[in-house]
Amino acid sequence: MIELRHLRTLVALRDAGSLVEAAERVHLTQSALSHQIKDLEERLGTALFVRKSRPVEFTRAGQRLLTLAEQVLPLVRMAERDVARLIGHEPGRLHMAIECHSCFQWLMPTIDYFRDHWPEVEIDIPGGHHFDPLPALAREQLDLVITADPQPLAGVYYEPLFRYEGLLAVARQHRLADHAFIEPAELAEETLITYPVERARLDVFTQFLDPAGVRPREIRTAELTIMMMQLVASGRGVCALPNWALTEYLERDYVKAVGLGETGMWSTLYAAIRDESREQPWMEDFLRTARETSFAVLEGIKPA
Amino acid sequence: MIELRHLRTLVALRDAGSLVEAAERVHLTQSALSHQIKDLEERLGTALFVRKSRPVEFTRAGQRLLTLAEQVLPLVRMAERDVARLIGHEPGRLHMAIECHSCFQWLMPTIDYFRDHWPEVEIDIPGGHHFDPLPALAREQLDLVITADPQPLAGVYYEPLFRYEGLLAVARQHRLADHAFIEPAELAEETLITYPVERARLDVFTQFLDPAGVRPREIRTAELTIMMMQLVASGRGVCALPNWALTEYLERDYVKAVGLGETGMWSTLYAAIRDESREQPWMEDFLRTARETSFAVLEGIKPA
DNA sequence: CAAGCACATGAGCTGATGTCATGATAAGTC
DNA sequence: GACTTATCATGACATCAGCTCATGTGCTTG
Repeated sequence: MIELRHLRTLVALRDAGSLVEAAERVHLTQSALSHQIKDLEERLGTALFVRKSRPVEFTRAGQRLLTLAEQVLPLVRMAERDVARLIGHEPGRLHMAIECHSCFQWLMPTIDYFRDHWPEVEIDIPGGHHFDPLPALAREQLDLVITADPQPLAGVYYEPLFRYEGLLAVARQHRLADHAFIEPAELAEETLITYPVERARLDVFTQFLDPAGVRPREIRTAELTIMMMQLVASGRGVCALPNWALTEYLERDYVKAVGLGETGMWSTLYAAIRDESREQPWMEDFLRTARETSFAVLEGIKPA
Repeated sequence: MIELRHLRTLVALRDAGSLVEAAERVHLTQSALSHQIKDLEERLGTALFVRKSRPVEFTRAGQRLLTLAEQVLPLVRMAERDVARLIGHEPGRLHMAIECHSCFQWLMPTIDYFRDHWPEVEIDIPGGHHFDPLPALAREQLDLVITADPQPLAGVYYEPLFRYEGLLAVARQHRLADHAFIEPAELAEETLITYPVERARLDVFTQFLDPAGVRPREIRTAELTIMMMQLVASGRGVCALPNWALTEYLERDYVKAVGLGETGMWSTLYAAIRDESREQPWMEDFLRTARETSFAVLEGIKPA
């Protein structure tokens, strides 16, 4: 018997383009998917996709099942949502703060989707708050905080969203521009541009420079990514940003990017929420949507 | 995660009206269903149906999931059928013979449905054959035979369709009419009306009379059920027929029916097919449809 | 109030469905 | 064209969901 599990796998496979990556997305091993699909294929009596091609190519039978998945999975989602709504009738609140300045790119589509499906939940990003977001979350002034550095706090749970690589943006003609990656020492003579937050919250320091005992020659700050890019492009410094925050500038060939260290500098982005809200159905839905939107909108990120 | 299995269970539960019977239909134990649904309910955080009522009553959440099932399951079926069709392009043939004279009642709707969904399969009930159907099946003159007494035959497989109870139809004013059931000896003074086939193929004899060494006073035959009913109603004999073949006459209070023996005389109806055709997708579909149609159309039958 | 019936529940088992380790195969790379 | 690096397949083993079995509980009925 065909099950929803199979349909979910096939969709992941199409989105990912390879078994290995699809496996990451559904949080199983590549082997598991291989077995699972093989099994299904045997029962159906036909192959579902051609493995020796990148991205994988679906057979007609595979395409038919994908179509089915496209029809069915949204229906299932809607039903689950309806059931969830039947349970708790208290209207929800979702006030959030974003520590990661470049997150709006995927957050906005997420919020749009969410507003459509949970009209009764009050969603907002209150501006002009000068308090520290995570404590504010704990004392219920906020309900969700997007952050890349979780700190243990009573009653606060960190739901991993995805992993991303921090890259160093440099001017096109910069001496480091054609390196595949750089070592910490190579930043000793550079001006590093950062967001205006404590150093302890910046991965370039905590993960890359501090362990090697290196300090950049100078540090200057900028509020917005676009401002950073201008400074970088004009050769007045370099800056470390998530890969996906850079893609649009890279595509326009505005700046160049190089890896930080041989293995790259990877961080995980978390949604911080209070323990209680973990099981609110709309919160589950928001997190799921956030993840899906991210994978659809951003490039080069990995499941947590 | 909700799975198709759950939806199938819910549909069975609604159709059956009780866990016990639903369990029979999906070929699991009552316990399994109880666990399965409890599990689902826990994950959803709400009850799906009220157990203390017959037939069971669904909560709003349960109804919502039933709606989902109604939307989704047919889609899944269609997809499976399409996939099946993609595999084998040889047009199929489905010529059948019906040993059980009263089967047209559920067979006709089944054939109608089937013709719609598998137009490329040539379906027919060839008339005027004077050969024995089961050997004809083995030598590929037929592809399916509906029969109640399977006989071991090389290459022939008997797929059980459902179980039914054989009842004795008697005139309304007959001396046995108000018995709940009768013993074999009570037939010794009766005229028994049967279809014109060998005695060895009639359950009244093989299952009821022969073991007790009883013979009815007289045996006469009739070709059609309606003729038998006329004879019975006018007090010229009694006859044993499947419960569902009698319901329409019982509802019109044309005759009365009594059980055969204390536990009733139960038989299983089989679809005889050749081994090879077991895995033809359209054959699988035909059998499934036949079963479903039977349960929808007939009353008082049980899963095999 | 005993008997019958339907559902719940806990224990225990089993097969389906995963992981791990490894091998085969194809696609770059020098 | 060997070497490297990727993906997918495969077999053996592990685990856990989901089943059965045995039994308990509560409702209905005569």
